Amino acid sequence: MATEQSKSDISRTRILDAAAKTFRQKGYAATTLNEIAKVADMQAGSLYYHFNSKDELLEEVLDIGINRVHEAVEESQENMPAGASQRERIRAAVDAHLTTLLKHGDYTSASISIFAQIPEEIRQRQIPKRDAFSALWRRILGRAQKAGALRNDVNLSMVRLLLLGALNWSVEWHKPGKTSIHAMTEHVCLMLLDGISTEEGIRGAEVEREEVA
Amino acid sequence: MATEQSKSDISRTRILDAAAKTFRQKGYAATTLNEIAKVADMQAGSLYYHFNSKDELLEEVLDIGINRVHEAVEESQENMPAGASQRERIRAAVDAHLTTLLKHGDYTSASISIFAQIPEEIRQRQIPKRDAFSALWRRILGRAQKAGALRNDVNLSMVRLLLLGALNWSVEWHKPGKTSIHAMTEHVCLMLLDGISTEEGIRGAEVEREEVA
DNA sequence: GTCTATATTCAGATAGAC
DNA sequence: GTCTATCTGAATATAGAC
Repeated sequence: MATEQSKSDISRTRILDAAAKTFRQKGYAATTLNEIAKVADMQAGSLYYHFNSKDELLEEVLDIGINRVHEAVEESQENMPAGASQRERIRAAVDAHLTTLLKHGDYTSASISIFAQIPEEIRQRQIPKRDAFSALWRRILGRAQKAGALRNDVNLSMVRLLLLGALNWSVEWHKPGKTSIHAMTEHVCLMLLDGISTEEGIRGAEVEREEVA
Repeated sequence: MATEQSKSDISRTRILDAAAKTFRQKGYAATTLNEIAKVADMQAGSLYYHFNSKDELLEEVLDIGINRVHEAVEESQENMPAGASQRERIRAAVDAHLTTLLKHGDYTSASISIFAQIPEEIRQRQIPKRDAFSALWRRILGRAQKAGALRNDVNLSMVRLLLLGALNWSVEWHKPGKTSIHAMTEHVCLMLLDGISTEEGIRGAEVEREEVA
């Protein structure tokens, strides 16, 4: 049965959880197997029954992290009602991305924040997975543009990179309980889609107040 | 004279440059003094004539990094003509931030991308400096809102965090020569201030095309 | 499966010659 | 000021008992 877990599986999961948590907090190189073992309530040597090396452990954490965000955003799109507006679709994607990142987040946060400092070989294997996730976002934005909901005169690649930056960077400042994810989603959509300037600012046609004040 | 540099000063700078470059590429813990020395064209032991420890070296790199961005954004505001619009002021700040980050960038990029993984003690000392920089951005956006250029119904703190995220994350994807910093600035301002939805999308009042298509 | 003990490697840091 | 040589501690990984 799928619900049956051997003792090995349980330990494995406990180790992975501990690794994700520690990698995320301290980074890859600064994390010792001793620390991971301590968090997982074991001795360092025991980890090697489940994983062949620190790198193998790292890679599995990263894989889980990227997969979770990818799946969450993908499902958010599949679950949209047929008549949903492009605005609603984008909002759902943003919300899924942020929720997965910030709520169930050690794996996903780790996969984002330590990516730059992992061993070259592992990074190379992660790149295609990140590219696939990028492509998902590219499709979402591209479809919205094609449907006439997004301006045609913007570079969607740059928009996507800036948007994902704003979303991903939230792992550096978000404090659970302090800012609601829903409010974050609303602000992201407001900025991305409507902008936060006042009406007189929008077209830039009228003299702005401070020029006469 | 200020222009006279002792041999010691020159070596010191060479070491700092090497450290910033290596810290940025590999992260803090994964960077060895041996590597820094190699890049600086010295032996590892020689570094200790100039710095007492790896941490001292790190801290100086971080200080230089945060100071440079702070000063650049600050100067961008001081240099604005008196009649400049709030939109122009914000654009100048974004441009200064991105240019410093991406063009003269090992110190500034390092100070951003490795912050999460440095020793706790050093991080604590960096926080007030980062807060001061945050406050500068808070003033810029707050002034624009007070002047009536930004909507009153947005949470400016959240806007600032999202905006700085989009800007800071660019160190992870920007390839010099591939995307112009000017184009990035324009896209950031377009998203932040105007939004990228089409006119019928802006107020959300009209039926969006894809609902009937 | 997990433990303890340990081999091995390599990092940061120091000392003294030049 | 920079070198070479070396100390010391700690980390990954292994081996064998239980």
